[in-house]
Amino acid sequence: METLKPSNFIRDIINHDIKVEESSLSRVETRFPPEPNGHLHIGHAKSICLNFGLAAEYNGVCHLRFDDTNPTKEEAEYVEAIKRDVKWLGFDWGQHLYYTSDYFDKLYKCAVELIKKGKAFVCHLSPDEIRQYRGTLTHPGQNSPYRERSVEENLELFEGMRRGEFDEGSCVLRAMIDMSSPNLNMRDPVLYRIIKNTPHHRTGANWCIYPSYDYSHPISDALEGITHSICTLEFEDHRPLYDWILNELSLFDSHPKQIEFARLNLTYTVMSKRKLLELVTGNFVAGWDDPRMPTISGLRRRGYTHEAIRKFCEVIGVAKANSIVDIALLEHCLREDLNQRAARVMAVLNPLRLVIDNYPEGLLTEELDAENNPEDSSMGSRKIPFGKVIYIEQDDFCEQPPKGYFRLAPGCEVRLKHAYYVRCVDVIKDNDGRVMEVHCTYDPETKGGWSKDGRKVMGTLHWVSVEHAIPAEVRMYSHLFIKPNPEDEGDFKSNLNPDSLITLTSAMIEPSLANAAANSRYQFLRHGYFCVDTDSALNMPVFNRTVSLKDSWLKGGKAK
RNA sequence: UGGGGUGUGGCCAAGCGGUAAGGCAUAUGGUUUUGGUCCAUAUAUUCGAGGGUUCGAAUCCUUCCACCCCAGCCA
Repeated sequence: METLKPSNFIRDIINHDIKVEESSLSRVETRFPPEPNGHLHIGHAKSICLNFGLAAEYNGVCHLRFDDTNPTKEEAEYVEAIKRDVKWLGFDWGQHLYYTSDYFDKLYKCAVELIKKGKAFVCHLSPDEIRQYRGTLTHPGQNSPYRERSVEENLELFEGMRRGEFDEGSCVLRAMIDMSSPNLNMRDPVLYRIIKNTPHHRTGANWCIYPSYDYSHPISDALEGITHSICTLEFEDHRPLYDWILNELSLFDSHPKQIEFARLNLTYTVMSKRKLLELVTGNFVAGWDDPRMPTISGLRRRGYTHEAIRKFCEVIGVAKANSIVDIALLEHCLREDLNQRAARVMAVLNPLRLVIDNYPEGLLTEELDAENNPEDSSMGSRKIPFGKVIYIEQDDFCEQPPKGYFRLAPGCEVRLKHAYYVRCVDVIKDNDGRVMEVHCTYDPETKGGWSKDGRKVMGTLHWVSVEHAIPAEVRMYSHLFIKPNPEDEGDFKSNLNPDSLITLTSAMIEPSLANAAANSRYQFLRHGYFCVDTDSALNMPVFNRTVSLKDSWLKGGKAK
């Protein structure tokens, strides 16, 4: 089934551009330009899918460019992590891997050109003074006293900056635009600043001056032949500057078009790098790849498929309105994908012993057939050992069942998935009245879970044979925050969900899972989708709950 | 108060002058050896508000309102 790609304003712009330029060059070239100062999250995935997706759609290419112009914040470690994440999402930049730092020489030459044109000057105002001279939102700024220096002097000073003759913070190179512009970005913005004693992860100590984002980005785009430079809304105000830079530098024959879209926000989580870093450094989570994090690595470890993430990025659309997408939509895309591919297995999370009184005490283990995936018969079936004593879920037995409950209760009959019908005949409790064991009788005529007499049972329970069960640790993850918008009021950390991780250590899983490979995904029947965590040990597999199954009983049925 | 943006059902989002797509969520019913999946049905007389143009407006004009972004030598 071919799903029609929803239209969006960026596609409209590109379609228009291609039509207008059809006689000349109608290529499409985009780029994903992360700064290597943190890990990628699902918000970046939106941008990645957009940029790589658009390029693919128009038979163009998408570059991966590390925007590494600030050595005080960037690290090589992030570069590798980012590459891995983009690859995992299934995108290929081919030969188009770039670094802004590769352009430092060219960027420097362009700056010299600007100075020669009288469009840039070295300013010795302190950071504080620059701020004062900039004016405010409602009042124009004032020209820097250094604005009138001669081209020769500026050239000499800038060269001196490059040679390291000035202290950090003592001077900067500024564009000469308009200090009275209502757009603060045009009030003689800083083009170069001095950063000393902080080696750059790629250029080491070769440079002590570094270009600003506003200056380097348009030039990098133009150098690479980018046609559409897609970024987020907050850069809308910077577009005049982006265009100014390229217009002043006549050496480029292409002038990329900057297009801004609204970044992704999701309910029950946070997306800013700063806040995510805070969660990691404050040990509120176990690291960047903690399965509760919205990072690509976190989602991956949680058990998300890249297909689900990509589908999500497609269905949320692209627009310019700020929005917060319901995380239920992400989970929907995940379930939709996992439902097709995940093998069904049985796992009892909170075990309760069930003894079948009339089941023979034979030495031979009875093995039952179980389909692996009702959605996909090509996934085949497996044998599951049955027994006189099995584990069922504590929640699947209730001594005094509420209306509408159709699991096991005294006197009631249910089906054990793939096995037999059993009827509860006795309940054993401890001194505190807690149910310790349930006794049942089974009907040998219902093997496989069918009854010849057409007798109906409402409930079907999953189970695991006590004799064959394998203990496992199961990590039940849920939303990281208790509020749809954690940033709403006060410190976002005060809205952390204390139950975002509940570790179950006495779960029992069916023996077929004994050698489950790390990262493999399963559906634990009636529970949800789980994946094998890398923390798994030889005798203690660890499963992460990726997402629960929808539960109309918990949701509405139980309440009624 | 200067500038730049955005406002379509609970959440996203199409629509680009011809009489409100789609998805999620929600509710109900059907199927079902997962209270899963699947299937069906329901939910905006109305597009931030008012005024205007037009035979006809969410789409054009106008006024107003709300929200977001900008005063880093961050990106």
